[in-house]
Amino acid sequence: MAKDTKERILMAALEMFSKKGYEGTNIRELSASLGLVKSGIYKHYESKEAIWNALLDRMIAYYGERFGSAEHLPPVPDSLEDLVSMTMRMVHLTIHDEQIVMTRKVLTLEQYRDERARDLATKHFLTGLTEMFTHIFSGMMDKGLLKKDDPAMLAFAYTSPISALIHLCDREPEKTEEATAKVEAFSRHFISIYGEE
Amino acid sequence: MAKDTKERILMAALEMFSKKGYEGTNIRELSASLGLVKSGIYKHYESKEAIWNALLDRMIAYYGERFGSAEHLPPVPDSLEDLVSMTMRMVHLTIHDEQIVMTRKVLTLEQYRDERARDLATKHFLTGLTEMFTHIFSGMMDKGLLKKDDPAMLAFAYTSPISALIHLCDREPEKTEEATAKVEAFSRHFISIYGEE
DNA sequence: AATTATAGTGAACGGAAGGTCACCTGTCAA
DNA sequence: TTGACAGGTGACCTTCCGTTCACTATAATT
Repeated sequence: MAKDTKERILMAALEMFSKKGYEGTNIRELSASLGLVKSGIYKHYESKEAIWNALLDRMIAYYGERFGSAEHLPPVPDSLEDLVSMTMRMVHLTIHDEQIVMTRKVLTLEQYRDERARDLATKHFLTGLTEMFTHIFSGMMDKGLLKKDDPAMLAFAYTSPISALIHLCDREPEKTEEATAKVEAFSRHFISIYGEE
Repeated sequence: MAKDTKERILMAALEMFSKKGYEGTNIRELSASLGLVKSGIYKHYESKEAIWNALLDRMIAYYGERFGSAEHLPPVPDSLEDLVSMTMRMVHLTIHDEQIVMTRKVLTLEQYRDERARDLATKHFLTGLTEMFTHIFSGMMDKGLLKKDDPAMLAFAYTSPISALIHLCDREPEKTEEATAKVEAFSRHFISIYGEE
């Protein structure tokens, strides 16, 4: 059929791993979802574990270029209201982009089993966001938008509750609206406390 | 051997499920860890799924009596320093009590597969703590220890970052000390912002 | 003393899993 | 025209898994 089968396998694996976990996924079903018979997969990857590793490589690379480089840091907001709307845009993306959702779920499910998944999970769920907002809050303090404080502490205090709500949406998608509203309420509460003037 | 085999099976299952997940756990290994041969387990539970359900029943019941009833609400702290030390005691318990740690891991691993695990996960990771601290902060505001504010919002803002650090310890136990220190730093930062002095 | 319930054993079963292999087929380079 | 090769198929292998069952040893009940 196509040259991109290898790629499609990876995407189907992401979907299946995120729903059933690595152990719960079987090659027959995975192949079938691509219209292949199971042995066909072995023309592209030598084992189930090889698929897993390729997927992790992909996720690590993607994360690195997306969040690891300085160029991809979002601009420092120009107002407190800007911070709220930027936050809402980011949250909307991260909740509605299927690939990002699946990546989070996979990392959640495999974090205790695979060391690389574990490390990436910590970045995804904790340090990545915190570092990004440390930079943002630092910039906002320089601009006089936020009271002077420890930007890393503020970033941690800001991103953790939002992260908790994102995880809630992963677990209970029917609560997405409620959770989104709560993100905004929290963000506004935050600026009411830390905003300058 | 003993009458408590049924109980021991449940504890061994908790341990194994928390390490390898439900799918990753097999009955042979589970039995062997108890010094039984695999068929012995079926004298106590009729299937692997029955073990899982019994374990979940147990976790739900335990959670209900531990966090669900009004009697078990912790006392409202008498000072801001009290809040910090109470927080540290709670975090220490929740991080070092093996059974609690394993329960959290199991809920993390099975939240997308099992509806009851999903619901309990939300309570464990989000609403339970928030409700408890809503009560505490409400009491502290009445005592004039905290500035008047929305206690539920404050509880959410307080517990989520701590929750994130607890999850970090589950994932990377070698960071326990660092995380504990961060909990305290965060707690002190929190009272420096919201404390009435 | 006889009976019965309980807890545990070990062999076996059916099925599902991951993986291999010989074979087929269309594409494209020599 | 041929031949190499990439991509796909279906039969098959081995291993592992959950589960069953006939059987045994022991302790409690009658």
